[in-house]
Amino acid sequence: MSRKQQLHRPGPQPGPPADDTGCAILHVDMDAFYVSVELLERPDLRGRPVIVGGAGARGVVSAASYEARTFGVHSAMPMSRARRLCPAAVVLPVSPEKYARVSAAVFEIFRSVTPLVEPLSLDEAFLDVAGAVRRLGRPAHIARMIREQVHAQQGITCSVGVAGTKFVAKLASTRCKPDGLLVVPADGVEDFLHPLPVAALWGVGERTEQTLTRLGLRTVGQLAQVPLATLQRELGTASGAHLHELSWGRDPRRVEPHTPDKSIGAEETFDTDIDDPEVIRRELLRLAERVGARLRASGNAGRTVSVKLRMADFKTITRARTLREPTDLARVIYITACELYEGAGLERVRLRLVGVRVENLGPAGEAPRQLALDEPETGWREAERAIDRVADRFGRGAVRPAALVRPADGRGPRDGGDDRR
DNA sequence: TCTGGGGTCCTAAGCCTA
DNA sequence: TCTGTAGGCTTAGGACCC
Repeated sequence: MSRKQQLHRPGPQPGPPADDTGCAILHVDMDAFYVSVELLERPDLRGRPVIVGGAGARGVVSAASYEARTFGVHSAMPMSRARRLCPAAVVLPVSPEKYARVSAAVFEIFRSVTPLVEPLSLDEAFLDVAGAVRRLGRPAHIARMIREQVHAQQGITCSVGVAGTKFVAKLASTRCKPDGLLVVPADGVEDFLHPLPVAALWGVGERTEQTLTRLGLRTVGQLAQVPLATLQRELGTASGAHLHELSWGRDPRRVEPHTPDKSIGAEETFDTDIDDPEVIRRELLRLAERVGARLRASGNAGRTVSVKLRMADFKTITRARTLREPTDLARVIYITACELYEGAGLERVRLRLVGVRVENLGPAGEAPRQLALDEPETGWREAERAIDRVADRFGRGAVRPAALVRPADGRGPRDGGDDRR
């Protein structure tokens, strides 16, 4: 769910039906998705403030019920603060598998309407329904049908924005939450957009909002009147042009059902800051194993390995190296990550987070065979494939590197996921 | 107050090459 | 051969999204 939902104005669209001619883009967004799924199993919690999020010492809110939001709780807020704001809230742990199951069922409904479904996350998607109008009716009718089917089949509600562009459809769904439907007619885009705060625009976060405020720009309409060159000077060429186009409702992006992954990574925040290089290396191994397994499962290999190191004071650095050949082997990722960590000169610095990511992805089948790092690559490749097969059968964790068999000395990362090896 | 984890995109600097 | 330049690649960092 969106952090920008605090901008919304709840409730369904008032007045007579809006003209949806030329409005073939739907943005469907589940309402408080994680919480809604949890409430299916815990109906006794309906009407009460409920927070789903990390329970660890450094957890944050993943989702909050609308009752909890009235206390000021919102996603990405540190859990400690959320508990202070709303002591009566029921806090539930995140259960990704549960949400994935419901999400898959909801996306089945979307795909029964149109093959042009672009997922943005587990709980929202763009649909291009231009090709479904003859079969199913006008876009607003299709939107109503989707909302009814999601509720009838899954017991949760969603909000739908209907417009001629992705950007306006997304804003529309945000503005009609929860459990709403909003059509923005083609000739009503500027009337809809221009009163909104600049922070409503896609790409305007905290920093950019500050910059725009400094320029005296508080609404989209004010921003639209600023010369393109001025925006580009203040925000950069690409961002300036991007916001200028959006402020006039122009967004040429199509609904893309298949967007290939560009990177795959994993990261872990420690319960307490760590300055022991051995513990850090063990964590790099754990993360490399996770990333390698996900790369192989997705059929991808990548050329660039990067590590992310966040220090106790939250200062974050990244270090990357591009390999001669793409890899999907945890062994290669791990060795490269260790070299990057050692090269960063932080071996005696307290770290709160480490991350490993592989970028420059391409299909593994098309990648030349990795022969780097003086390793007998067929041995490692076969070993990791064998681990994948065991994991498929018995679950992740059935086989793991010896370094990860015994928990560290109690100073390792929070334990929790089932993918630790 | 004290900040997760998974990503994408943009910018800028340095380096290399044509 | 030397110099200037443009463009591509790599790297690092930051902003932003859900």
